[in-house]
Amino acid sequence: MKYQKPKGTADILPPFSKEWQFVEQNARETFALYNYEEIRTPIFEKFEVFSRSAGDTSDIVTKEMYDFDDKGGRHIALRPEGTAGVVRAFVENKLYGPEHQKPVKVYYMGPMFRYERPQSGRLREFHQIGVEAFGSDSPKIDVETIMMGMDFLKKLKVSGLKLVINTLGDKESRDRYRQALIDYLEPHFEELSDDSKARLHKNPLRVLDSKDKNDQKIVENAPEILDFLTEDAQKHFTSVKEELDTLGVDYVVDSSMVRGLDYYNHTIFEIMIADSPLGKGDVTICAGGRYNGLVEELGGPEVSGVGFGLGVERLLLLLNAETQTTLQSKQLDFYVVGIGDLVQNDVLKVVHELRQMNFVTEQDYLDRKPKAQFKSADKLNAKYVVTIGESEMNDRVFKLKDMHSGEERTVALSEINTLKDLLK
RNA sequence: GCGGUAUUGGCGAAGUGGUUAACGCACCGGAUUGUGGCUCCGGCACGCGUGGGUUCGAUUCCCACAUACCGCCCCA
Repeated sequence: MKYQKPKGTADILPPFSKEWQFVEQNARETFALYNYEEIRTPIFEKFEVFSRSAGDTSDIVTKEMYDFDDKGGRHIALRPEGTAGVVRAFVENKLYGPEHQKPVKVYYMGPMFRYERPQSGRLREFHQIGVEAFGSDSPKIDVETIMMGMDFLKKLKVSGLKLVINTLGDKESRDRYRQALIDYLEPHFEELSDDSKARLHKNPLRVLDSKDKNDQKIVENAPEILDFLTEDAQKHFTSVKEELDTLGVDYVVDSSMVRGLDYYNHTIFEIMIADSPLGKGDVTICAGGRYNGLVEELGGPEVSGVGFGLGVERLLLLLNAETQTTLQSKQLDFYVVGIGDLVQNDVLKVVHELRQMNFVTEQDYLDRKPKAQFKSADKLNAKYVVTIGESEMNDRVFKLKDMHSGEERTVALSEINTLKDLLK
């Protein structure tokens, strides 16, 4: 093979591209109901946009960034996630200005890049759909974001949804908790895994998320963030829970849940799927939360934000079999069979007219015999076949065959408009 | 970044250190000089991921590289 796609990339071919369109369309429709509008930002940004926002200790920055120096010597990175670029655009375009209704609600969808070892459902170029809302500290917007994510997944008929929430509190809560965690973990330092040792002082919250069995055991009795919340943080989280209760949404609080990105605080949430093609047990399909402070971090005013992101490749694996079958099935209204060179002009006109009537219409382009053309019509799942041979041409008619029933009748060319009623 | 497995026609898949690389599906043609879904017949890999090496001779052995998949790490 002379050329292969770059490692960790994928071609999205028909009919699977239909599934992508389906997901994207449902996302647009769902978000529109919540009055979110689309924002499109560059696929690459200055490296610092991501390193500043994600946190210097995050894995994304330290080892997964797809970065390079361009010809002008600029340090560029392909976006590893959507939020940083949106925040940069929010600040640069001064969407925090008084003329913009708050909160500013936007969504995006598109490719993201992480330089890592590909595995199934994990590519170097992958796609995310995400939303962000800026300018409200109200728990209402936290809840709305969560509901929107749930609605979207429900609309796609993804089953087994499970909502898990937690809070990271505000800065004060987090600082207090951070210290408590360090105090708790330090006596166990020697028992910790190497990764956790490294994280203990840089970002102790991440230790909670360790996959190491022994770490998990140590962490089991660690102090919980919920006990270190300031009054305000406590209130915020309580409101979020109450509103979810009001809406009758089931959820569980997992106080050990953290985030891979450093910019989150207050409410964080994950929508998980129990036992799915993604793996046994609960797997996260959609993750998000609040990120007050990030706008300032990127040079803007003190404006809060909340959002979520979800991976499209993973989501597609969760579409149920019926949805996939429906989306992938071929459907043609008409196939026009022409017999002989003399009728080509009539075929041309009929095909054109059928398309003008909004019928999905196909014809033969390979000068094949009627038998082969009918075979194609069958393969393409055509509902009707129009046949034009020399005799039909001379009589100014065409044959119309219902491929399902097999019935065939003759229609005058001048009456072609009556076909409008055929398919409702 | 580390470890394991794999790579044969459009797809699936057998196979051997030696002058014909099974089979199935799909596709094309014919049986049926203008009509599909069934049947029968025929066609379809100067080639076995790429590049080296060993050998009289390699798709089959060795090495390197590429890519895919699985696991670790991490996460979407």
